[in-house]
Amino acid sequence: MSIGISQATVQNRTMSLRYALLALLTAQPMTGYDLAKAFHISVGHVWYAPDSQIYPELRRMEAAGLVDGVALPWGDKGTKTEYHVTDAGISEFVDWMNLPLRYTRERDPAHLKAAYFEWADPDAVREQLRAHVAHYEDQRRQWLEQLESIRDHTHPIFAKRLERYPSSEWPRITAFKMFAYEGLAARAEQEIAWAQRGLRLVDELAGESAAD
Amino acid sequence: MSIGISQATVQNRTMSLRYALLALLTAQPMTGYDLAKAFHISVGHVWYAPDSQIYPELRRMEAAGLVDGVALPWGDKGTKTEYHVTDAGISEFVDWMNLPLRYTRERDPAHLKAAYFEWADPDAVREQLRAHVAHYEDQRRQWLEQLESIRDHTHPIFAKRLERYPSSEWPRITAFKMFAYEGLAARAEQEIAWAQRGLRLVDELAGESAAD
DNA sequence: CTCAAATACCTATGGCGATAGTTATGGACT
DNA sequence: AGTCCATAACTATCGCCATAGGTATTTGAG
Repeated sequence: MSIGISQATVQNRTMSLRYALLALLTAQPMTGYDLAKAFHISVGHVWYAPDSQIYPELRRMEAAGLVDGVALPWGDKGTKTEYHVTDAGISEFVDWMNLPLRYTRERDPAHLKAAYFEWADPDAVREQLRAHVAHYEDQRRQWLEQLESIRDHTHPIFAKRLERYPSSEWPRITAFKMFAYEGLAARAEQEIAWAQRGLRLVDELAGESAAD
Repeated sequence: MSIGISQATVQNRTMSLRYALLALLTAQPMTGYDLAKAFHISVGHVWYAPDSQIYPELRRMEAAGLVDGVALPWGDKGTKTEYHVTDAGISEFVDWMNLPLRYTRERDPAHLKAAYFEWADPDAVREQLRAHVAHYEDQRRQWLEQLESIRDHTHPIFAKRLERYPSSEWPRITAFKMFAYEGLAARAEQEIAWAQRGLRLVDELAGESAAD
């Protein structure tokens, strides 16, 4: 019995939304709306979720005792709910962080299509490969931006998080976050290179059939 | 109006299961069971789907006129349904092949966790990174195997598919398929390299804090 | 020749996710 | 004072996907 394991280890799927929310809430208490916003400028780059999933998940998490919902007045008669992580929430998060991931099977529309490109017009293939390049160039740019703002601690939510730690811990925390984003940037570069190889391939094949 | 577009361009999500099935059925008519098997040794490497999705999707596709279901006797009283692509099915598939993809937002549990690795024990981090390496080494191996069997035309389903084309077309078809799998193999290598960088990072950080 | 195991075929249920809403508040401009 | 519009908070619906079954047929071992 080396590591304490919570009883709720059922964990059907990855359930990553839950842990992404917990991760954000360890920085500071937030309302559902704040979380949705924070998502988009932070974890959202690594795990996207729309509001419509965040609100119900927060309620489920409250039912599970992972967060406390505090009703705050909003306007004259309305209320909004601000969520605070509980100790149980922290411990669930730490458990998840220490448990290995379950890898899910590959499911990649872009490569699926590529495997059947002989069915498409060469021009349509080119267009799709160029779109692939454009998409991952955009991703790459975003990730590099994140990387910069993490490196120099101008990232608002990340800065907030660091405040809760002694500055001796900062390099460690910063290093891991940069590591994650570097991996994503490298992946984007790989995808760009792949699509560009594809563009050359289409040209070659067009050349050959023209030479027939 | 350069490209004929079918009226059913609603296409909520990627709907890739449908097109993966059509792709397989363009090689030969099959039953749901055959398709499930074919899936695992062919498209399955690029788009996984369990039987429980394949059967209902086939029925939906039949309702949409993309495939014809032919009831064949199975045993004494049973029947099984063999599906054949219709012309409408082919044209739907070609349309999809010619249309650009809609890219979905990033959602990656491994990188999500990596961004918060400061919450986990260094040993747990190492274990997870090693699992990441192992997982992608396995994937890489599988993809390289596919690549080989496509290159030398020993892949059973792929060989069947080639039979329907004049041999002058073979290089083109083979090239695209190899291109797709090469991309996946390259991605796997990228992931392996990333996780190994992570392992070095954990060692460095452990060294620093030990030196404190 | 019969029984178990493997193969073939198919279904049910429930969670997660995406799109698209709805209702409420605070300010800005006229 | 009224009406826009942006912000904030939250809900509904529907399709995909995964886990987990369930029933029929063939094979083959004893």
